[in-house]
Amino acid sequence: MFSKACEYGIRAMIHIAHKSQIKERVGVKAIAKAIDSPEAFTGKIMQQLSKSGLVQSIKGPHGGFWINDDDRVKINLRQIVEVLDGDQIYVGCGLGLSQCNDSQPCPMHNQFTPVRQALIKIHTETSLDELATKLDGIATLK
Amino acid sequence: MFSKACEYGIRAMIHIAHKSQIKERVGVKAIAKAIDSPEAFTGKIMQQLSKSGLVQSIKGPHGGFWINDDDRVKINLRQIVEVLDGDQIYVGCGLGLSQCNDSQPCPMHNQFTPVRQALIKIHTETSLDELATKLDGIATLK
DNA sequence: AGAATAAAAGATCAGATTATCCTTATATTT
DNA sequence: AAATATAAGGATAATCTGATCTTTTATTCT
Repeated sequence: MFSKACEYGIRAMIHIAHKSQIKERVGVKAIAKAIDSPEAFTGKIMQQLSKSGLVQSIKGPHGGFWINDDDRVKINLRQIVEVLDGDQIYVGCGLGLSQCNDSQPCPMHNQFTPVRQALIKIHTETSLDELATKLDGIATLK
Repeated sequence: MFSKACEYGIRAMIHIAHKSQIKERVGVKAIAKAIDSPEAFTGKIMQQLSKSGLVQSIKGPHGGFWINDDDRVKINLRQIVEVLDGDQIYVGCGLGLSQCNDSQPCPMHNQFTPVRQALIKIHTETSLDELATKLDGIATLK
């Protein structure tokens, strides 16, 4: 479904959002520990997410990452996925055919389209804030 | 969604099934041409599919690949995917969490599960023969 | 100002995936 | 039997992904 980088990225963003809800910043080391990911690799992923503007960062002592209150409710899963994995899973033919579309459908098109639409709907309608809130008492991110 | 090998594999199987419906065998070269895939790589993929028993093969002049009549209606998409990509996309947590399950759900679990179930359903219920039949006049596999 | 901290950026490495090429085994045709 | 066609198998190359290490830059604290 997602690349490793994307999995770590989503988990990192949920963790940061959760901490941001209680006005805390988190560093790469703490993130990696919380989501059980390789630290240096997580740093690289955070770099991408930071450059995309989905997360804020500041260097130096007591620096780290955070997500603004209004961003948290606006950011959805799809935005995170697109930064790290591109829009590949949201567009194009399920069989990788170049000419496939609604008027020239591949043999899987009509079965595949509604499933993809459901995926897009969920990814678009699920906000980061929602995911972070669910974290309270339900599960860890490991 | 799928690896390149799996995409080529699915397309190859649909093409072979289509030819088998009219009692023809197809060679690697013809398959690669029909589905627009690299020939040698396609040969490797056919090797795996052949070893799995989903497709029959014979060497020598007028050799090639084919799928038995009864196999064609029994084989579903999921079987092909599992041979080439494993069952990864059908099992496990959408965020790659080890402890995630119905009683300890991750924050995405309840959104993700129905989409996965829908995917499993269509992959299991779509037979190769069905896909091959749809190919008549509708689309190419390129 | 200097030391300490932490993210950003760049270089590098390992493994998996994608892809090609060459040889071998097997079947058919002449 | 020899030539030919074709899949199977092995070796290798190229590219992508996952991951680490080192250096640089920005910030804070003393």
